[in-house]
Amino acid sequence: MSSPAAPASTSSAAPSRSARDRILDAFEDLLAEQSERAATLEAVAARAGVSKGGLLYHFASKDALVDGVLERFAADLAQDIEHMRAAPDGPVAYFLRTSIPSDNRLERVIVAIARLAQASDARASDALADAQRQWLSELEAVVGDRMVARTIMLIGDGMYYNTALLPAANTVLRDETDLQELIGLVERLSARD
Amino acid sequence: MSSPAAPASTSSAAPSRSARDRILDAFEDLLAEQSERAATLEAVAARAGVSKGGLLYHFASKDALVDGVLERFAADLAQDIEHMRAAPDGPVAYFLRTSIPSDNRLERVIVAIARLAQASDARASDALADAQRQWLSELEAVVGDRMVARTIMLIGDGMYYNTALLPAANTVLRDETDLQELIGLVERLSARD
DNA sequence: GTCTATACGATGATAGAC
DNA sequence: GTCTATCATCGTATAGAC
Repeated sequence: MSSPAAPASTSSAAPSRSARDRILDAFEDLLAEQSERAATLEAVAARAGVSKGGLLYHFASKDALVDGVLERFAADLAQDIEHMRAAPDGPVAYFLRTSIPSDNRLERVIVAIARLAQASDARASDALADAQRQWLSELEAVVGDRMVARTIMLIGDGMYYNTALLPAANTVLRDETDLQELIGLVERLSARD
Repeated sequence: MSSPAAPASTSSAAPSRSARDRILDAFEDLLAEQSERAATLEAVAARAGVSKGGLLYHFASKDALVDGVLERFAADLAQDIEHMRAAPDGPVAYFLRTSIPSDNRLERVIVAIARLAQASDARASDALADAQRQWLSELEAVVGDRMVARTIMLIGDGMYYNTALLPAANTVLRDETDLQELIGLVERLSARD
């Protein structure tokens, strides 16, 4: 709480990204691309182009760094829920489409937070659980059936699990064709009498 | 490679479980119940009831410990595939049923290995990818359709993901009723004309 | 605001006694 | 086979210069 005021904490691209944002970016990158262990203060500082001391000016501790990531995630998530609601092909297709491995910001943050969760960070686990609740709630609103909604969410979870844990080569869904086929399958689930 | 000969490396319950097995159990427990970071040599030794030096007699390094876990996993997995084939209600139901959070040996090892995979251990990632290939192969053999098989596997993956990452309270499927309903849903997927 | 230097604890691993 | 030192390394955090 003694860190300097954040520039509204949004992830808008400032002309020259603030040191604060660069540090959070670096932390997320190291978490997502490598591991929780690799994301040491020194490594984060180096990647962000500041010294360890410089980093610790902006974030007084590693915990503060985690809080920073979690704050940005909350904003990203809110935006994603908006997009989900407004998606032209509907929330279900949107959800599945965005669960597929790609390299957008949201996916990177989620993988980063998943790494923190596995490293016993209760805040990270809670944030993931909360995100899941929000997605599930949207899905339930459109598909009607509770179990079908849960099944769709499990499929999305499975895709993230694979992204986060397995060698990149091991992708279950590869292209747009696979995705369309999956969406077709899932819609059949919803088509209950 | 300089560690003493393993007693056939199977997980059979010796009259008094060998020190070697107790150490591997302790390592898996700490990984699965806590985190990769919590599974230090000292913590593993304490849980297994030996000293750090005693542990290092059986496993010359932490890497050797990982190898030990991976070896036992290979055996457990082979057994699971057998059970899957012989399951009275069929491989699909078996797969979904055993993907649900419980506390059997196999699940514990998988969560343990998932933690190692997230900690950048390539051997662990490879082992998980290999297990997935084996399960998928069994599923494809019975459901016929490639994408349906993959979808079923993603559902199973999603359940594991939730077990490994989220607070225990956040279970998507709670009881036998949920499971039956899910199996029903999935069977509808397979029922293609 | 950012840097260097340093204290301090924890962890993986070695050496050698019993 | 198992134990008790002991060591080197690394990671977090503090203090204080610029």
